[in-house]
Amino acid sequence: MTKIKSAFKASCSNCGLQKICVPTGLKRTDIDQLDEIVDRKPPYKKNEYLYQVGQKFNSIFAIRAGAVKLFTYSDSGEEIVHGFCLAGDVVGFDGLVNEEYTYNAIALDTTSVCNMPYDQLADLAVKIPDLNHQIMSAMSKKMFDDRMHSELLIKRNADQRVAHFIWNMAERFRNRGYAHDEFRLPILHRDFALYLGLTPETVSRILAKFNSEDIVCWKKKQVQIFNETALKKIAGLAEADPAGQEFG
Amino acid sequence: MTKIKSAFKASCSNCGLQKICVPTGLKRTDIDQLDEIVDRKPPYKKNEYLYQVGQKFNSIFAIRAGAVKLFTYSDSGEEIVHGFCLAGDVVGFDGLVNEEYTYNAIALDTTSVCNMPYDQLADLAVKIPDLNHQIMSAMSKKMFDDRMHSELLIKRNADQRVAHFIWNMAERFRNRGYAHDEFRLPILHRDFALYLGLTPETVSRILAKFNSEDIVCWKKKQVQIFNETALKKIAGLAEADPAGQEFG
DNA sequence: CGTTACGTTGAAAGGGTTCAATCCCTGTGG
DNA sequence: CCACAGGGATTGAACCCTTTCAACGTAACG
Repeated sequence: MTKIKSAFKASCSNCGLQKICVPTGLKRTDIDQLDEIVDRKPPYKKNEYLYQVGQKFNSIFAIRAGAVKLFTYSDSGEEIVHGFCLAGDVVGFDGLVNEEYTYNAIALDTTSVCNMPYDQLADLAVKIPDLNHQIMSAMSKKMFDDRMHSELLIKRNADQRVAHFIWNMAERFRNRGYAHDEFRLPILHRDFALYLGLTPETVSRILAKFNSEDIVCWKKKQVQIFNETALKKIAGLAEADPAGQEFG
Repeated sequence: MTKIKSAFKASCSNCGLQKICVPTGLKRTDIDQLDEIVDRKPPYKKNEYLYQVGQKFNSIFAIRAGAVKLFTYSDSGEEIVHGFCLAGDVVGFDGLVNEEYTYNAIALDTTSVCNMPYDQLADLAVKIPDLNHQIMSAMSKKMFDDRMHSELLIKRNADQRVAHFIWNMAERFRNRGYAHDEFRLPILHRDFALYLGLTPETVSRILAKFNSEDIVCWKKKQVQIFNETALKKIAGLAEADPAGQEFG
């Protein structure tokens, strides 16, 4: 286990994301086995594709650092943004069912990933039930995420959507052990607007309002939350939030 | 295979939905095995639940006749309609990952289903790879469906949403071998509106307009399509549609 | 045959989009 | 190091689509 590569790139067992990434809940020996199949390639540069629609499915990607945008194009050629993935998220399950990816996944930032070849992962999952469970759980997370997205689009107005999105991001950082009231979010307002089904202008106006009301400030890819209570209230979330569930 | 029950209730091998339901592509002997585990209970009455959020996952349901609505409630208690299932559709996969259902599934009409206990289905799937493939394929269909829904909510205006929905329903009937320009749709306009993220009033107005323009008529749960071309055009779908893909 | 829930229609209000102009940041090249 | 270009962000004003509220029709059910 003391490979040379470990000196340069974290192995699963000493990775800071162990608690939320695929290894969660696995035994040390199992993690080491998982570690063996992980292919740690050089980071993707900004605007590089992890995979594209129609490409043959071969790998699941665990994001170690950076951010990824998932998107497709509508019949009329407009971009549809389906979601964003941050460090600790696992992407690529959309390719599982039909052996080919159904989204485009692009790096929004310099993004390093742990590439897990699916045939090897599947073999391992047969031997390690906990791992199988982890894979199922990641898929479940994705489905829940999609549902929240629909709910946002169906029921919420622009203010609520923006507030909900920012709050959700904060929770994701919190669950990863990072500061939840101040973080880098390398997402263009344009992409953010597309995800919420709004125009960039509307998003800009709402962010300006939130800023003037000292609720949040999102400028130059840096987010600061000044008033959590107000943000949650606008987002339409229950006041008394015990832990804050994750859906990312 | 000549059981008494077959005299009353179709077996898989002589079911008219064989071409689109779970047995698709299976060998005759495999279908007979599948048939053995199918539990054909008396039909659900209107407004009866097939399952509810949080209920322990135990079965997949293939709809033989009738219609089912999938829905949840938002934090603020509003109903969110996630989709509708018609004869030939397979529901219940939402329960697969975490061993409990994540939607409410309610019969919109008298609905008869083929109940497939999942433990038995899973056992069988191990022995019949084609069956396993069918299960994956049904999940994939569901995910595609959800994506179309998001796309509809993000990009389309009310006219387009209504037209797209009706067109989609027509395609589903066409793929089942039924008339695609005239069919029964036991969906309340209210539920339809919720699904599209619109108000019942807006839907009513748009249907009235479509009716006055001799495009479609949807009254008393009966849909008639008079002008396919116009409908597709409004829905924002490409003019030259060869087969019409399914997403239900 | 009445009650209840769903559907329709109208008018008014509001929220988000659209379009256009301007600003600002980032990266590029001289 | 500075000037310039280009994409994204911001801001304003007008418009338009959808919602809202309210009243009325109508179908379904006991």
